[in-house]
Amino acid sequence: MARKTLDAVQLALASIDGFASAQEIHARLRETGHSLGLTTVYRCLRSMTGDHRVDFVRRDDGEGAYRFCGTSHHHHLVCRSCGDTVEVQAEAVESWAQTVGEASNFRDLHHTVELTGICASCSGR
Amino acid sequence: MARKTLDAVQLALASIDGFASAQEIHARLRETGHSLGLTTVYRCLRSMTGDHRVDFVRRDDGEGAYRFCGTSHHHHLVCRSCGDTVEVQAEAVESWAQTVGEASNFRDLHHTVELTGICASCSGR
DNA sequence: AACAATTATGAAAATGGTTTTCATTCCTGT
DNA sequence: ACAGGAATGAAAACCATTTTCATAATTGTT
Repeated sequence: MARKTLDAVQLALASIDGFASAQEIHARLRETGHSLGLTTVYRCLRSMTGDHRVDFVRRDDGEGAYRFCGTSHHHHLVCRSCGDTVEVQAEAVESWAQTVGEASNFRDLHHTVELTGICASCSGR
Repeated sequence: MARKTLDAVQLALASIDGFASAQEIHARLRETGHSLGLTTVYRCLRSMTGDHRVDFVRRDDGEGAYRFCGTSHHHHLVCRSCGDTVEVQAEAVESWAQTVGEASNFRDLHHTVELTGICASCSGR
């Protein structure tokens, strides 16, 4: 794989907040002028996850999602009614997840936390 | 959906230790004399997960896996390699989720937490 | 019982993300 | 410049899952 290509993918990944699917990354690359094929994007991501340079998770719908390692991550509180989103601090969860995983002898821990609710402006008034 | 069918699927699920894919459940049903189509199995599982009567996770290869679940609210630590699962107590997360939601003026809070990692037996040694 | 209306079923086709194939293009070292 | 290997991407293959749609089973009504 060409370093130039790897760098482009990494940059695209870094420019996206949180996890992104291969196709989203591909779209981002197109937007920023790079013309990489989808195949190549998949190849890069695969190699990067193999090197632990990128985190990989599966979304519930089966689509894979990638995140540049080292990117600080946070969680979202999503309104089920209007879709509005709030970023939330999750220190407590980070350390909890780590502790629980280690206690079970699991390695390479990831976690996804999804908070939903009804926001103030949707909940009546 | 016919209750008879739902029962058959539930029974098959219960006869399997841990998580099973839709296709594994379908195979089990065939072995035990039931002749249900794969489509119907998928339909049942979908409805059961919608009711929170079965747990659903994604294996790393993208295949979905199902497990009959109890009524208590809990979280899972899932091995991304073999799909093995450990139930996790999450007192800390329950209260955290509640606190964060209230601080943002959201109501009717729900949360899902998914912990994944590589279990001891899959991570080499 | 007869019969219409509704629901359940499953084979085959469609979907959609991901991987393979393979012919072509791009590098790299000599 | 040139041979040999690596990188690329369009199209085809893959595979779990969903949809379609025609048929079968069930239910309700007279």
